[in-house]
Amino acid sequence: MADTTAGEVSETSRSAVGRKGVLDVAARLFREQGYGSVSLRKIAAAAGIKAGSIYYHFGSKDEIVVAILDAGIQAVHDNMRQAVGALPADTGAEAALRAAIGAHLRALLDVSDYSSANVRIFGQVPQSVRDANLPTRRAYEAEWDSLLSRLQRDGALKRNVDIRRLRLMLIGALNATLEWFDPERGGADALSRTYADVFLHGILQEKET
Amino acid sequence: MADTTAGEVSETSRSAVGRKGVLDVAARLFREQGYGSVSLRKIAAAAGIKAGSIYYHFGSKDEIVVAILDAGIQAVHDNMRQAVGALPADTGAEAALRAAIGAHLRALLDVSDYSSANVRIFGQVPQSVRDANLPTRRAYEAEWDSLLSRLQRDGALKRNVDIRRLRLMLIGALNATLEWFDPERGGADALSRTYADVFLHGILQEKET
DNA sequence: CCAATCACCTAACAGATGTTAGCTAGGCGT
DNA sequence: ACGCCTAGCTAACATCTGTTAGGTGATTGG
Repeated sequence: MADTTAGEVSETSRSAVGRKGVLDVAARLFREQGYGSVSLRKIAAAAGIKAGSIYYHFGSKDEIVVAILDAGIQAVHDNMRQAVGALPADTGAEAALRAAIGAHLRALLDVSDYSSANVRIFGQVPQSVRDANLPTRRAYEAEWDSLLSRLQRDGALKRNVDIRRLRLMLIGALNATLEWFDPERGGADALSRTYADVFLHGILQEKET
Repeated sequence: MADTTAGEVSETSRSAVGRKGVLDVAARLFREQGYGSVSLRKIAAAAGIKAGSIYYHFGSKDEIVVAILDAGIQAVHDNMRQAVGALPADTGAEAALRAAIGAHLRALLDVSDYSSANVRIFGQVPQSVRDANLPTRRAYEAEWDSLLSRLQRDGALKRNVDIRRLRLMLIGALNATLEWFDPERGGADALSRTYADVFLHGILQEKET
């Protein structure tokens, strides 16, 4: 009935930092400095508020971290699903894999502080936080497994490949780029093409000319 | 001239923890829990001494970390150099690369807490600590580059490959295994063979039967 | 046998950390 | 005009952090 319906936020005052503001700033700090050296006071300072105020939006530091980890996976997952989904219906499994590799890498290196923060700090957070993030993670992994399984059904994969292990190797390799990627030495797109080439065909030159 | 020469330690009393004992314990903790969540008191407790006593052996926490990071690279480097050096003189560059991959992976997953700690915490330590570790690191990277360059000189590599980038991709992929490797799902040796196969030949089946 | 050295201990410091309680100020609908 | 909700603030707490100063006992060279 009402036209303004439910409780809209309506941007209230201009200087409100808000829950999202805290998350954005925290994601960036976590990506840059890791989990252990980012305190609530650092997050608050970078967001322009005081440490205690964070507890208006979150119940604990772990709650912030869980939110960031989940959003990080969501971001890569959405990016990848959309990239693969946008392909023509008759696209082969190999091209789909290339698109997925590109989407994953772009999410990490160009698009989302949340995604890169996830990769960077997942191994440093308390077990309980990791556990909270696992379901989201599993869903993304399943998407990759179905992509690789499609390749396998097409008979394009070598025999004796374990899909799970292949996925771990592939995503692990892509995630590792965070440690050394430098945008001034060539963009994420070119890099993703190199990764696809190496994984699909290897680095060796074929025997015959 | 003298037979007992310089000041030998001679194992003094049996219950001495010593500098090496502290380092061993600290390396294991860093590998397991990351940099931020391992305090001097945790290290001391795990070593069976008190926090203050650590300062008999080390001037600061950073000094411990630097020692562990350096020893970590030394361990992989030694492992890899020895594996490659032990090959027959007429061994091809491809087989040498396979041996290097195996040595690197085994150092990480089986042999050395120092090496795995290095990979795990390097991205989390203060800049000054990272800088102190860089020279050691560069030497190891140079060894890889010379191995890959040898492959390239033999004309075995595809054109247009950047050695530096290839090395970063390769070592990054290998290091990433630390996040998921489970010895009960197949040992490091089998895994290293899979990595070598994938990097050298790719995952796609060749066209003809 | 004495002095020294080694390897450790106790106790405390200043500062940082996550967290809590209670307060304030502004915009909102009624 | 009133009270409510939002979004912060201040000040403090207990605990943990790296680090230091000074002390203790066992082993050992001269």
